[in-house]
Amino acid sequence: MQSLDAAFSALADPTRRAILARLAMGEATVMELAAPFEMSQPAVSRHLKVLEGAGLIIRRVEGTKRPCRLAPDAIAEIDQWLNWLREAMARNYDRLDQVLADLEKTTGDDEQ
Amino acid sequence: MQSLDAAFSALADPTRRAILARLAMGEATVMELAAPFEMSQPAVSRHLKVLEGAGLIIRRVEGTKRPCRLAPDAIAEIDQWLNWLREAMARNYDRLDQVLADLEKTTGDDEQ
DNA sequence: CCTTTCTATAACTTTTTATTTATATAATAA
DNA sequence: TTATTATATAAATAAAAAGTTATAGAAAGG
Repeated sequence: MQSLDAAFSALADPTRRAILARLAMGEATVMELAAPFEMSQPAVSRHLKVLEGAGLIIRRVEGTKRPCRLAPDAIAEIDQWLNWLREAMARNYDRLDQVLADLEKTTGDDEQ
Repeated sequence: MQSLDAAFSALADPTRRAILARLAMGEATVMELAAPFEMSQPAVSRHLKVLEGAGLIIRRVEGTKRPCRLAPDAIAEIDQWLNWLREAMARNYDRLDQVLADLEKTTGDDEQ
């Protein structure tokens, strides 16, 4: 994974997510990936470049073909970040609960 | 959550991720969120609008302030999609293992 | 009431992104 | 060799995004 910027940015495009979805079913060549879309082949090549740049897919050379597959650890860093956020939120809401409990006790509304 | 497009797109920007990180520590006003950045207040307001549009934050009105906090279920849909991808990948690699095992057995390299 | 604070919107500029068509390259097939 | 197939790159364009300054509006504080 190159960076969260690149990864999230790559995932923001529905065409690229569809490409990943197709690749989740197995390796595919550029033409195979391009087929379902009403889009030129160069456009798909560009999308693949973006996905590769984000570390989400890898490619091999097979004659004149360039079969793509998902990078095995593609979503590791994204997961890490989301998990961190999730945990921070949980802590935050725990603390909020505490605050609300304290307010309950004092029944004071002199905040604000 | 509005859409995966909006959510991933919102998360692709480092300033917005930093804002979320700040909000993970608790509610904050626009000015508080803007302070750490060398960026104008309108720019931060725009980022907040994007985050709100993506369903990642919520805001309340408190006098002239608009305190923001993380939306409780902010990352649910993202999680769902990533989990789906992860599982599809796992199935894919299981199948790949099977293919490799089959190749091993026949020791044939007449593919390609 | 007047001023200040907090936030949003508008208008504009600059960058980036997504796309197209045309073309180049490299391997395969005939 | 010549034609075909698979892919990439280049040039051009259009649309979206991110930032700026200027300004407006609403609430709060003297």
